[in-house]
Amino acid sequence: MRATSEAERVRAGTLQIGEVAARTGVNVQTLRYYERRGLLTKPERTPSGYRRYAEDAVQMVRFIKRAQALGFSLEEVHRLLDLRDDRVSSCDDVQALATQKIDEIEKKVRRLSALKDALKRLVESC
Amino acid sequence: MRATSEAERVRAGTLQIGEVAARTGVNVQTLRYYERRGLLTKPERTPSGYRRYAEDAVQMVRFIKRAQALGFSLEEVHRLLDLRDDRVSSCDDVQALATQKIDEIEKKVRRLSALKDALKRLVESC
DNA sequence: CTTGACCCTATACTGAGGTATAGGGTTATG
DNA sequence: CATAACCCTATACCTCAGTATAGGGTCAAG
Repeated sequence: MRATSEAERVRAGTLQIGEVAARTGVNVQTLRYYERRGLLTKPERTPSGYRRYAEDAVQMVRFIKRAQALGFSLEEVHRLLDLRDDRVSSCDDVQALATQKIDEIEKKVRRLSALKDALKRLVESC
Repeated sequence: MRATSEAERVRAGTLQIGEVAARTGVNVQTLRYYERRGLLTKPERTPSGYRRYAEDAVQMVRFIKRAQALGFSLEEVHRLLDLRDDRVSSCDDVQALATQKIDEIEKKVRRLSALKDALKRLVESC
């Protein structure tokens, strides 16, 4: 029995792991690692066991990388994702966590601004 | 021959490694590690080999920790420190590196602000 | 002059976040 | 139907930024 052909994948708008990797610039091992960590929901599989990603997996990975670049650990990214599409936890939990994150972000922004100003003065005085 | 007594240290305004550790909240191994990495300049030593830190070592360590909290790697912190008290590299080098850092910081701030807004909308919609 | 709290170096280990490798199956193309 | 370029799992390894441990010296107080 043949597994899904490329034509069929394209028609269905699905991507192989290598295609997701290419579009996001992370490597395939990392995608599998994120799946193990629970950051990426387990994708469908072809009959032969190949992962078949929906297009939004690419957005997902980009979100993870952006959050990470902003200083969030994968654990925190996990919680951010839970926040985003949580149907389980109460609204209060979501608010509490989000508000705390907002505070952290504001602090970070203020400190970065201070550092930026310091660097600017440095450049000027040079 | 006696090594420096506490009274003498206090008079000289110098600190033992444990005192620097206590004031900054990092542990002594970490301070020695920073020294090995070249982030902290090698302090004077007592005749018996104890490190004798000047008061400004505390500021140094705090700077490192702050920069790190903002997402700079120790390698980058190293370059930031070089920037700050560089008498070696040309003014152009300093400007180039500082300007690049400023760009990075601005990008980071923008992204954090975007994330913050997203979280705020989340809180409101909840 | 001993004891406890320090300090020293050297070296090993940890945890986070990947990355690589071994060993094997699948699929499009000539 | 062979071959290259994919894919799979499992497991080992790597870098960064520490942290711990072994084995030993130093110093203030009792």
